[in-house]
Amino acid sequence: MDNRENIQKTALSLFAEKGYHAVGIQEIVNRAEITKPTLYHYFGSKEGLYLQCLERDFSPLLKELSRLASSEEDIFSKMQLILQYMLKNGKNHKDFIQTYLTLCSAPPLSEEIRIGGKFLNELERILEDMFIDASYKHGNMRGRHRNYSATFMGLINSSLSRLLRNEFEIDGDFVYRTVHQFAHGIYS
Amino acid sequence: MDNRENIQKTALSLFAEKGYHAVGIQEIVNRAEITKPTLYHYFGSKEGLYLQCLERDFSPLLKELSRLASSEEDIFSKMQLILQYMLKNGKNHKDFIQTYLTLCSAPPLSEEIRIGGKFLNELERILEDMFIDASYKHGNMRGRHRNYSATFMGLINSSLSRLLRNEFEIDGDFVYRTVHQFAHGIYS
Amino acid sequence: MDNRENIQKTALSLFAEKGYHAVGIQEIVNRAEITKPTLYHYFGSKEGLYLQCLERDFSPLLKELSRLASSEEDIFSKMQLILQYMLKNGKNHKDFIQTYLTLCSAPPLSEEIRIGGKFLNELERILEDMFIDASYKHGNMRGRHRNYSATFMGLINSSLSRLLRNEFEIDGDFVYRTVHQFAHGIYS
Amino acid sequence: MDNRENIQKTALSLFAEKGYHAVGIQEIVNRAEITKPTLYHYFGSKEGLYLQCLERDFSPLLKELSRLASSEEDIFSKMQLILQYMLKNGKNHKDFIQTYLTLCSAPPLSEEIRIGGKFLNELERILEDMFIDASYKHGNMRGRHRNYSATFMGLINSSLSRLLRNEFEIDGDFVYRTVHQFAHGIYS
DNA sequence: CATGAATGAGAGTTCATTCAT
DNA sequence: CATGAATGAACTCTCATTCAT
Repeated sequence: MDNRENIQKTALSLFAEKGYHAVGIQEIVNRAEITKPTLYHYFGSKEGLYLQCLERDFSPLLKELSRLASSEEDIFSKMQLILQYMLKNGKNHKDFIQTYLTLCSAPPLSEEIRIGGKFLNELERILEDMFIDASYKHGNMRGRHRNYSATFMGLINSSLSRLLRNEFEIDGDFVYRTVHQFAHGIYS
Repeated sequence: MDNRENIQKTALSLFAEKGYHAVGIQEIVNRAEITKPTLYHYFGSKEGLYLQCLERDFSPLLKELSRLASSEEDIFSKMQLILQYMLKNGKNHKDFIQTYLTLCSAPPLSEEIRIGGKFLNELERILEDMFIDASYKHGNMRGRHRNYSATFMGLINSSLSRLLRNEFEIDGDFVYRTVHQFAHGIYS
Repeated sequence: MDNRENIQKTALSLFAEKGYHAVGIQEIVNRAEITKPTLYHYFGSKEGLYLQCLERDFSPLLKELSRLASSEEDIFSKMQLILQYMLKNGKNHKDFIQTYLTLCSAPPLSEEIRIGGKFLNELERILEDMFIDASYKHGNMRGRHRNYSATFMGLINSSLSRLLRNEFEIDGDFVYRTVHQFAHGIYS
Repeated sequence: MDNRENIQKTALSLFAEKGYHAVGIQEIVNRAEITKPTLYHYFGSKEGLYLQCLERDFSPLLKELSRLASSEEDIFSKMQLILQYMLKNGKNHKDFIQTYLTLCSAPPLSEEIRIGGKFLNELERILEDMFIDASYKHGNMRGRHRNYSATFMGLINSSLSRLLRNEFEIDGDFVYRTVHQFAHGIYS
């Protein structure tokens, strides 16, 4: 395997297991079976490594979400597609999901947020824009896009969290029911 | 101020700000304006300090939740009472809420979980028991208590997370609407 | 039991078990079931405690040895009496013997030597004087008192060391044979 | 000079001067003119450093003693050879000798014994085996090998102790006379 | 004299990082 | 690009000792 790839996978796996601060450079290079200067050659610092680990998974994820969120579907279909995508994608990237969820609840002045906060901001922006767009068509949603996007994101994260614990089988039904329930909140 | 109290408050505030690992003992004692041996006199170790910080807030919280969850009200009233209590209580304990949320999403093998995981387990147990109890009365809830409790906990955490960002004013209406929405999911 | 006595016994027992530096004040007061200021009230410092522990046993020991060494017996009888006394006395003061032996081989600049070295010096002086005295009567011993006293002391310590390991039963025969052997070296 | 070697020499010298516990890592690295992580790079811990310091001198010593003790010479020649070797070797390794003697009289539950006790055990085994072997040829030695080896070891240590104080010149005569005296004890 | 609480100084150890080879 | 060795700074924690009560 390519060294760069190898290091990233190993590091992400360890970050997911123990968290950013609890993982030492030594531990990473041991498990990746490389040496420290090699790691520093590719990533410059621990911070750089963490950043690029996040980027590797966040980048395609945000791109796809952006695409889904700006498609021509109606808002409920979009939510279903997004939730479905997140869960399906998450199934194959559990290390990333764990790291992502930890990041979402990281303390505001933590290094994790300082390094990876921008990804969360972008994610929020995508969802907000989607709800802003939807509120043009659904009058009763007006002025509450922050509310909706935050709640929807909580719903996604909550589902991902349960995914990590293998608590349920994801199927179309789950996604449909969940979004339906959410939609009920909007119309009521 | 009492030293023990002083240390706990200072430490919790720092843990909330930066996270367990990123906070050093030195930083805590500096801000609390005491010395290291004093801290160790009371808490024995950083781990012990973290544990007792959690305990201080978790203990009454779990007790109250337990009381609410086992009261004679119907399940929807209980959910409203619990959510309301969590939000009201959380407003006055923001450092704890941040620490709690970070703990909820901490990596599975992290020290945070090793030390504070038991509190989360107890919280889960309380909610689960509540839904198990409710499923005796509501036939259509049968066999899904894990599902309900996990979702309800996600909803609580999502609300608390928004509370920390001062994103909304908590009022009876928010609580009612949120639980109502949740209930719709149950009956549908 | 008297507190002062209690502390000394406890401390000596711990010093014998682990050595001066490895024993903490905390450990002593725990085992003696008193508090730190009490210990400091009686002994002023850890150093003072160690000193007085040594003194308590060294004082009568040196007095008795001095008496035996300056008696009117011939040198061989004296050696037998001294060895016998050391062994008999040692049997009832094993904590002291262990501490004494450790002290004998302590590094030259160690605190142990700085505090307790004077007792060893006095012990050496007593033995040397004995052999100096003997050399007036035994011409062939002349000029070798340092040699004899050092060797005799090595013999005593070696016997005490074995006593601690319960390796032999002390009886008159052992003492007689040992000194006889030693005497052979003198005459040969 | 090689860093590893440098550290070991410096450390052994300090251990000999003040004892294991009284010497701090800081002191060692100061005198060796290196930094702490360098020391830990080579030895892992203070304990590891102490162990390897002992090993460096014990290893060849035990090998040579083993060779001498199992040679074809008679028991008296062997004792002379061993004593002679110990003294000659000791003259050039005074730091080790001091550390060795301190170790020999260290309290039973001390860290020194826990770390270095195995070397003393091996040394005892070598001497015991020698006397066991000798007792096949000398009937009157039978059943007393523990006795002989312990006494002989006491004699060696006593001689080494005097060597450290520069109390005598080692020559063939001293060794001959000492062993002769010891032998007299066996035959009498 | 007894106590719980407090302290300055320093213990051993590990961190992310860099350098010469 | 890979390596073993080296580093300054920071880490958690403990020491003997003292103070107000």
